[in-house]
Amino acid sequence: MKGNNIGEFEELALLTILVLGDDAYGVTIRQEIEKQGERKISRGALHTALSRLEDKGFLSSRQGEATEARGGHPKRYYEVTNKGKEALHEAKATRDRLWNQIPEVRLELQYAW
Amino acid sequence: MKGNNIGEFEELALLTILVLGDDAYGVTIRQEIEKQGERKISRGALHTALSRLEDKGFLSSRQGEATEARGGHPKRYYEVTNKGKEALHEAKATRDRLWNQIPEVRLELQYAW
DNA sequence: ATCTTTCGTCTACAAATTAGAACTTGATTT
DNA sequence: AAATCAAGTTCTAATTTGTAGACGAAAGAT
Repeated sequence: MKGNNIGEFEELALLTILVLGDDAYGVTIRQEIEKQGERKISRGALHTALSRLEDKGFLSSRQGEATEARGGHPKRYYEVTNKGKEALHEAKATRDRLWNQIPEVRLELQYAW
Repeated sequence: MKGNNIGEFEELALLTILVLGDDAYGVTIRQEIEKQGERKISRGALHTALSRLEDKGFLSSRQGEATEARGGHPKRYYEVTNKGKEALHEAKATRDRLWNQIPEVRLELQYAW
């Protein structure tokens, strides 16, 4: 995607990382997404998105400590960059603006949901 | 994309159609998107998204009158289905929920934007 | 030394996004 | 009535995103 537009999944990842704060790495991000979005995703799916986001400058990462509990690959912690935050705000602003322009009547649904 | 998840562009299209109400067809949708999102899109890009959305049941369409001014292909008017509205609401709800969980401090940016 | 757990990386493919050329259809000219 | 013009949509093809699953590596447990 060109410019600052981010995809649906990318946005979800970015937002989730912000929610997690200091504890955002592969496993926790994945857990949180599944929890929040009621949506199953694989580790691979997440990590490829994460690297792409990093390539595009929306995320930065740092190698974490070896491990605490039981061993394992050193964690890679992610942080949303300013550029990432801007993209997020922009996406939100555009959508909010649109929602505000939709007459109420068009939003009514026949059935509860 | 699987399930009821809609992509970034698809969501933009759906929202724009809702804003336009009765006058939503290729050309007007495209104009409105460019106006609102400050984003150039090609005719082809839009139409493929529109058919996909229709295939997935988020949109319905009807053939419009021949034309008014000078001739041309009969317009195809689009309307967001209930299913489409649900998907839109769901996407919004998920994101709003996430935004609300982000501590303010993480959103601060160094520069104005 | 081998097993087990935790976690990241690689490979491959499917679906969404995008642009631009081509095609349709009628109305207007000539 | 043929040629042209304007308003629209469809087709073709390429690039980006989204997705899963197998694989590899690190370190504590046995």
